[in-house]
Amino acid sequence: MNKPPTIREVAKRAGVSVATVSRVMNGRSSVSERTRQTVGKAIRETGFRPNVIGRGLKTARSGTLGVLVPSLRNPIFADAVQGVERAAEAGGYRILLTSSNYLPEKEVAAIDVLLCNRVEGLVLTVANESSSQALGFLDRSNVPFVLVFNPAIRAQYSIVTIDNFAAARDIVSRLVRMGHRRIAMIAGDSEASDRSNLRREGYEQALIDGGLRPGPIMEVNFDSRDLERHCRALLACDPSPTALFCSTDMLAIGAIRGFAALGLKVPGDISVAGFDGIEVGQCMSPSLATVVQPAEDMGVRAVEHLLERLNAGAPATNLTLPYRLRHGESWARPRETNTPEGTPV
Amino acid sequence: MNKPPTIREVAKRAGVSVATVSRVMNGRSSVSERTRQTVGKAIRETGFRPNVIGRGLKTARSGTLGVLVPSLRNPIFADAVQGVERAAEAGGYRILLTSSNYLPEKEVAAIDVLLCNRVEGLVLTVANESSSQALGFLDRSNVPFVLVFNPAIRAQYSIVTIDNFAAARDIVSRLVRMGHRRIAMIAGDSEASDRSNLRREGYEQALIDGGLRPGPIMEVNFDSRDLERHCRALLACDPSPTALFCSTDMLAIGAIRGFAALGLKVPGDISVAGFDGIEVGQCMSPSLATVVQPAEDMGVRAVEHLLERLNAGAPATNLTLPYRLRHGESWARPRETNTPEGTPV
DNA sequence: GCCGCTTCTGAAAACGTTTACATGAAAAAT
DNA sequence: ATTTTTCATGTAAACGTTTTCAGAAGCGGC
Repeated sequence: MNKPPTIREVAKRAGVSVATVSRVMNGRSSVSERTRQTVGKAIRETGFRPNVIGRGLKTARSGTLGVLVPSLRNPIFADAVQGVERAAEAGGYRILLTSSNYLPEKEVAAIDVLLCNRVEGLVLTVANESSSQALGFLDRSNVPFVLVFNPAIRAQYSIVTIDNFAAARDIVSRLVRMGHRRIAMIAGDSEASDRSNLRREGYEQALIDGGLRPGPIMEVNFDSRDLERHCRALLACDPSPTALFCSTDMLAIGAIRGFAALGLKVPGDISVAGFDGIEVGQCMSPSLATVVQPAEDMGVRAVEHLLERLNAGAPATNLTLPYRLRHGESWARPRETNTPEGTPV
Repeated sequence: MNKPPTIREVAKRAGVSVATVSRVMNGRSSVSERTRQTVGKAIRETGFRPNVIGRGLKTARSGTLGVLVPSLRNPIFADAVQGVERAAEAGGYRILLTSSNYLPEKEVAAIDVLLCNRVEGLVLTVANESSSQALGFLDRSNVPFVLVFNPAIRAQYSIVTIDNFAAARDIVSRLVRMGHRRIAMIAGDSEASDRSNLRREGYEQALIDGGLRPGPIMEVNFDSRDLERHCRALLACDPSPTALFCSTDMLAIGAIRGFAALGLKVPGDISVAGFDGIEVGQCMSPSLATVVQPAEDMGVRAVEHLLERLNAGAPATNLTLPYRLRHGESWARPRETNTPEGTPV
């Protein structure tokens, strides 16, 4: 495994100084056409590739952005990262990707690593914006960062998000207006997601606005895939709910599956609404009624804003993008009869 | 935006030389307990974070692995990347993530960038292993790499994959044994995916084995989400197919949706089988019959192998992992009557 | 032939680390 | 008491670039 050629070898081969080779590569200062040719030839012949580590040391610019998301297994984050990657590449940046698995302590460790790598900026989603140790940490580092998905709580931060409260309220109101009187919620672990909390508040508000009593609410782990147990517990409540709102699409999809396993049809026996708007929700049957977040676009916007801060010294900005409701097949008016037949136990 | 502290400032504060600070950080050569304390204190007080760029320059190790996938929007790749990230972190490496959008020319460019960043190794999925310009490129660079998902064509490469041909043949054979006589296929653009080609060959083999004639086959773009048009075209064939095999789950999900839009039930009117085994396929209704690739594990194994090559000089290895068939609700025996009623046009 | 201008090029320092080597002191062996 | 060994530390060179500064060469105008 022999070492890759350095600028010095190129210089020797071309019979010029390393400074000249550097100039040819960066192309901003004047070099005669003749030497440009010679050097170009030498670069090609040696297969020289500039070492960005050496460059970075001198220029104090790593050319990388750090990215931290809870998990790539939820498509909402994968989509956002895809956007981040696209925008970063367009801006000439590379991305260093890490994930926290929804664990606050891993957030801190991951950010520390990224800062050691001298990322020029970060795009991240933290579990909980207000309790996050990671953010204070980051604040002190002077490295600009943009939060994605996290609620816009503190104005001094750069944030790209949607109005989680309003969105949840809107979609749950929809269920209320459809005639549902008993609407349950499955919420992701509130410690692991401040979004989840806000969505829960929106849910409660919608019910209160409709003169209804919130609940039952079940809190589950984000990694939960098998929700049959939770579905059963919900159905055992009295009166049993005719609709269910889930704080993420992944949970909603899991719940639909859970109900199916219990022999219940969605939306015939119970309506289900999700939150996120991941693509597959649209493709499955029944297609998922949900709130659509423009995830990929959020990633793009986050990077664009980050680069503006980086290159043009733009100030931190809260960017709240519009969401929209997607009317899927997973919800419908409740049955006339209020008691669903034969809840299997 | 003041510069972060350097090792020199820590040294000055602690009243020792930079070498001593370095030794304290790396902890392998002997330092007296007293100075270790002093230096530790100075590090904490200054908020010093070692600059891995400076370190990398000296040690000629970047501590990063490059990752290149076609797209993060397909969960199969997101899952694999999740595995890669996890294993890389466990091994003390960071990952530099890029995506090619299935474009061979972007593959080359992305790899070039990664090599400039002196990644110590790469994990990647290329569009087409045999025609890939990127691989020759990579071969010459002396940087070890591991292909994931790509078929194990050349023994000299490190590859983590499954037997795409056998898997496709198996699942299509299943359809044949269920009684289907006319089985169509929707395949991703063969230029963009050698896996797709192999799966198609497996499909053809299964039909030939069953004494049937392959086809109709439609080739579609991987980004296609709306397959209604293609579904309609398939149904217009004579005789019209009673089953459909898709080269990826994302395409299968799109097809199910397409059929639904045309008023056809799956599997009542037509059976559908996919390939990949993404998680959501299991959760939707009807759940998707498919071939399950252990994507996240493949990512993990790829990195583990890469690190063995890197640290222990292990030789390149072809690793073909087992796949399994998932029996979903999206397939069933064909109707007795061979002519599906009222194909909407 | 001299002056000033422009254009091109090279020498060398710097970026933040690690590490080979040297040095001095203390501990151990004689 | 002297020599050897060990341990702790410092000095300085290196890693691969970029960039400042200065010098050389070419050239037109006097």
